Amino acid sequence: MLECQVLPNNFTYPFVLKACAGIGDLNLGKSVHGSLLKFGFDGNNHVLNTLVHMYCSCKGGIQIGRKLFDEMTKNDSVPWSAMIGGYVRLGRSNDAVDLFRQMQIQGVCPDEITMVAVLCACTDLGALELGRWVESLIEKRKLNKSVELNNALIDMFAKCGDVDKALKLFRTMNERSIVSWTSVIVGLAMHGRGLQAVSLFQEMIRDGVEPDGVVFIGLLSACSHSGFVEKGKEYFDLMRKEFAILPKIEHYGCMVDMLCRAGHVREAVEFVQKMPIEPNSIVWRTLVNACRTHSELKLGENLAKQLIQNEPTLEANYVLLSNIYAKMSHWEEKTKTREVMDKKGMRKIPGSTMIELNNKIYRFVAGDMSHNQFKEIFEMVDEMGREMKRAGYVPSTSEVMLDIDEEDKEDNLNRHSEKLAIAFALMNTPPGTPIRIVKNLRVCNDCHSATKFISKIYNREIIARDRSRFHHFKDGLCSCKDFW
DNA sequence: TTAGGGTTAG
Repeated sequence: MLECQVLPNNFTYPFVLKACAGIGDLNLGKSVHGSLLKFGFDGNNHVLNTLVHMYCSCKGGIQIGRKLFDEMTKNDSVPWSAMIGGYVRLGRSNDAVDLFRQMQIQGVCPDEITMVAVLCACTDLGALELGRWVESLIEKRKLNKSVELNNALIDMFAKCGDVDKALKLFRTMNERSIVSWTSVIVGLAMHGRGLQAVSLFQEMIRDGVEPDGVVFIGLLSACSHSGFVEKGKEYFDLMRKEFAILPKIEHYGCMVDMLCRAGHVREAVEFVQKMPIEPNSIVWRTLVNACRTHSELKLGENLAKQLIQNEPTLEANYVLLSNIYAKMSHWEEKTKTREVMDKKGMRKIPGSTMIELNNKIYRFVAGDMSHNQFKEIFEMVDEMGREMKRAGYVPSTSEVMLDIDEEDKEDNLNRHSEKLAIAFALMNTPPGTPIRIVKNLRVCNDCHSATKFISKIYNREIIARDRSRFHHFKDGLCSCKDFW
């Protein structure tokens, strides 16, 4: 277009900019922006909106997008939706929510598209209170409940811990797309409700909905999280034979995960060796992690070394190897691995736990002393430790990946971010109310066992979302039945 | 007659 003789006009630009956004090409987008200025631009808001969207959809462009956004007049929801959606895509969900609050303050009415973006931010943060507030706004404003908006609500409720509400919503929808089915199946999978996920999939087929590759990922992950190894294998075959969907690396990855979780590590290795497509590093990491949890340590060490050779710049690989050495009590080699990481300037992502209280989100890291109440929190954690021990809890000090004595290891465990967050919640919420926490990593063995005790001692339901699934703790038991 | 949106293993 830039080289043609016909002058582009304000009707042409949105199409072209949208295309740039679609392929995420910042340079191309910038050159279109340049031509727009060159040919004269009358400040048409449709074009400005698309410019904001384009910059917010391209890697490295969000700052320019924000600058344009700040400078333009914003009387309707469109630029706000574009900007909020941009933050969500970048994983800056807190910024997305802040901007939404700003929009409220400025009195601009959100529409259903804004709400979809805000709900995505809630989903990412695991912020159920906030999500419920957004739902109430949707009702209050009587916004059009499009399929997309309902899907975003289903996904939010499922991933923020209220999967029953997600199911209820799904049942009330008059019109459903494959995404609606997938959202609810994935949600059930995350909560370990594999039987329900499988039966919903069967219902979907009976209803004549054509499955796609994505819904099979949800289905296989449901089988994986519930330990349905044979069923998972059947569905994996069915994909190709019945529905002519060629399994992709993600599907193979689900199968490896499923075998690993069930403890069939050797079978998983054979499966990977026989795969018709090249396994990716995610598949290898799944295997190495399983070698650690199921004590196939020598095999895990070899695979992890191989991974480091293939991807020497990825810190996750070094963390895996280091954790395997810790479990082997090979402290010297563990230290060496850490030193290599230090030299390369790599740092492990710190584990953190988030909790929502009175419309505020609090984030804790291990040994966190940045909170106003940190002294009280530490005292509470110590008290919890004493109560738990009285009830029969034994700290699993083998979880502590440090070469220090047992007593220090216990202290270290007690300062884990989830214990701090739970202590904070016990102190600041009325007795008997459920506690919801969101972790950025997978919950460790010790915190898993401790949280079971806490749920019984303090008579609280504790709902924890970790990186891979939900754990509902109640009366000293967890919904995952220790299968995770 | 042009602008912003939903699902994906570890």
